[in-house]
Amino acid sequence: MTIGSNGSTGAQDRRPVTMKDVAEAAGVAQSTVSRILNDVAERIPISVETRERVQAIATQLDYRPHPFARALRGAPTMLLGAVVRDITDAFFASALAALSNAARERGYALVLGDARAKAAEALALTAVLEERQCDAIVLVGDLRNEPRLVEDLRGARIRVVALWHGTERRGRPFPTVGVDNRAGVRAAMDHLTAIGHRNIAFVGTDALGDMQERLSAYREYCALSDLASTKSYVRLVANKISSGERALATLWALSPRPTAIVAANDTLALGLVHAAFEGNIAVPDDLSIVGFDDVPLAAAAVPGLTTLRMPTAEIVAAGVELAIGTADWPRDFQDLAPTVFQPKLIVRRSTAAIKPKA
Amino acid sequence: MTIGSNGSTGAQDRRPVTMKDVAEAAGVAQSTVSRILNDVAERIPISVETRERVQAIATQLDYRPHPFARALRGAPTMLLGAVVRDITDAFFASALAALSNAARERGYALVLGDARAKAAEALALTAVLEERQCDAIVLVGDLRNEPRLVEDLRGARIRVVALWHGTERRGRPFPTVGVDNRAGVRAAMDHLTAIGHRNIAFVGTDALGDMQERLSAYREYCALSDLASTKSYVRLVANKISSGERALATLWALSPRPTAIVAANDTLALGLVHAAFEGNIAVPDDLSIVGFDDVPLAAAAVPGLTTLRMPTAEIVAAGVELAIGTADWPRDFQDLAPTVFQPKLIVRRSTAAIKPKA
DNA sequence: TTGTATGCGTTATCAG
DNA sequence: CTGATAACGCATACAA
Repeated sequence: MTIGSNGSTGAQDRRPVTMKDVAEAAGVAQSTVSRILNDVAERIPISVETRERVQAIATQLDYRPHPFARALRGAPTMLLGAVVRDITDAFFASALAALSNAARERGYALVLGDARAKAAEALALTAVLEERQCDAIVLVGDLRNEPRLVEDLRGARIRVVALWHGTERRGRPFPTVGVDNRAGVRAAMDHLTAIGHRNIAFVGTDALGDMQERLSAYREYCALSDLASTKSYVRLVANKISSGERALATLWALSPRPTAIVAANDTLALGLVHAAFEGNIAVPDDLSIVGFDDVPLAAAAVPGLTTLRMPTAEIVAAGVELAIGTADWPRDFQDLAPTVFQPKLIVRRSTAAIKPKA
Repeated sequence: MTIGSNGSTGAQDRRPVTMKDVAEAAGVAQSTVSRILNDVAERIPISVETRERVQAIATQLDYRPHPFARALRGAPTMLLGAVVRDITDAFFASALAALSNAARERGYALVLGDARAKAAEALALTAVLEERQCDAIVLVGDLRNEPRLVEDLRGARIRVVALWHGTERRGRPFPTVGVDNRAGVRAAMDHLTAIGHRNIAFVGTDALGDMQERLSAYREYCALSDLASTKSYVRLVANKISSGERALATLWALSPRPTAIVAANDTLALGLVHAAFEGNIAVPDDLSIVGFDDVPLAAAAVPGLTTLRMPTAEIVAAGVELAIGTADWPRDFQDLAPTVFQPKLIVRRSTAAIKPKA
């Protein structure tokens, strides 16, 4: 047991051990302790004797550096801010996990801000945007519906990187890393048309960025491939599992009914699968469903969900590299192309060839 | 547009505005600025004229206090550490969301540590346990499988609270808030036996704490109610969705087959539901399945999962109150009763009355 | 090889 | 009413 711990109940009133304490205990100057503990010995020679004595005392006293004091002197805080669009969404939760890992690999810890919090607008300025606590900020998910947050962040003194903010080139306030939504939707549509579907509906949300791009990719595809009227086959709903019910009901009332649905993400797709089950619509026999993201539970859905696997690891890695990496920060990224990674279609059992007309 | 922002690309090289800057611009002493901006005016009178002038200049310059400098002077950091057992698990992800909200309501931001990270053992000391960054630490999920982390945290200078660490009274290193696992399992078993099940299996993980308690609650219930042999009906697997497959296969090979399974959590339960689907076992007709947690996607499973709803909001609120609330910190909590909240059985379509013998 | 002094941005304690 | 000045814990330029 070290001297610093008493082994019983945590005593949160003990005073932290400072360099000064170590210095006094060792009978040297505080600066000497600093040099030894920071291994500046390469440049400034230190007698082996004092070095070892100081090191021993430091460990014995369980000395730990005070990060804030270092930060005050200009050292990086090793804190990476993360503002997540909606942490309750399964996809963002897994993205956050990936981000946390990527950050930690570089010795960074994540400071969380949830954009969906009630007072996000007001608190953006205080808690989360106290930028000086962080070395950089990563935005996860499209946050353009939080205008004040974006406005405050643009022109921040630290780097701000946006992940999954859509991929259009112009007018982006931050460097962006994302997924090729068009390619993803095309892959889904190719898959469905290849197995005979012609009446393909789309269920999305009214959010911007990725969601918007997936919708327009769907529309383009329909126009190009001369598929059934895209207008009445589109449903924009709230991004909740329970949204599937109403969307499916109104879609199913159409004539001709869609034989397949492309959902803008897995949350919606799983909601549709569940709604189909509740409505006695067989998936995939009566209706094929494709999602987007490949959240962890997509594989375990009943039936397993055909979806587009998000290259989460790559996107997060690129984002972290931009945020806290050594590469130069782009001077002007307003018209810089976003970094884009490719999704991959994972075919499971929620899609099947269209049944021959009975 | 304020003076401080240039409106084009974020310039992360600009120097932050300090009190000194404000003071110079206002032609007063820096200490005066501090007093005015901190509203110490109640006690120390300040001329209205300078007050207004300083305040105007401060806003004009977009001055923001430097939290680290304040922390250095003993102010709280307004940072709450959170170490999550496994952030990729859907339940812990939602718990984290709740924790984040509860913290922010008190003006706190969350600093994340994921116990599953590769180097958790080593990094526990550095990144996460740099306790001085946080005012308190909340442990989410049982972390006793990280002995070094727990060891470092016990006897910490700051408050450490454990959530979902099981509820046994003795030998807990931290104050604990959790769920009544026994009551939950009893409710599940009561439900199943009430609709005729006698051969009830249990699928859990080999983790400690809650998982352990749910298993022993199952065993006790079986013994008390004289249900079928509990020994061969128990499967302990890794906490992954894919674990369901093997667990179900071996369970299904038994004679007599179980007619129902209680899973220790929803991840396992959903894995079982999916495995049953793949194995052409009808849920609930051939097999009833009960989960534990009521993760967001449980309601959208096919069929909807009968499960025990975790009182997440209450547990998190109690934990945050303990960690950063105003109440006294228990001097010795080694034998103090944990705070326990009740789960609630949510009956959906994954359970049904046992079929009369064909 | 080591000690002294300074400053990072704040707040608090003195004087004036 | 306000202005110097000393800390907070650390890193470093400068002295010795």
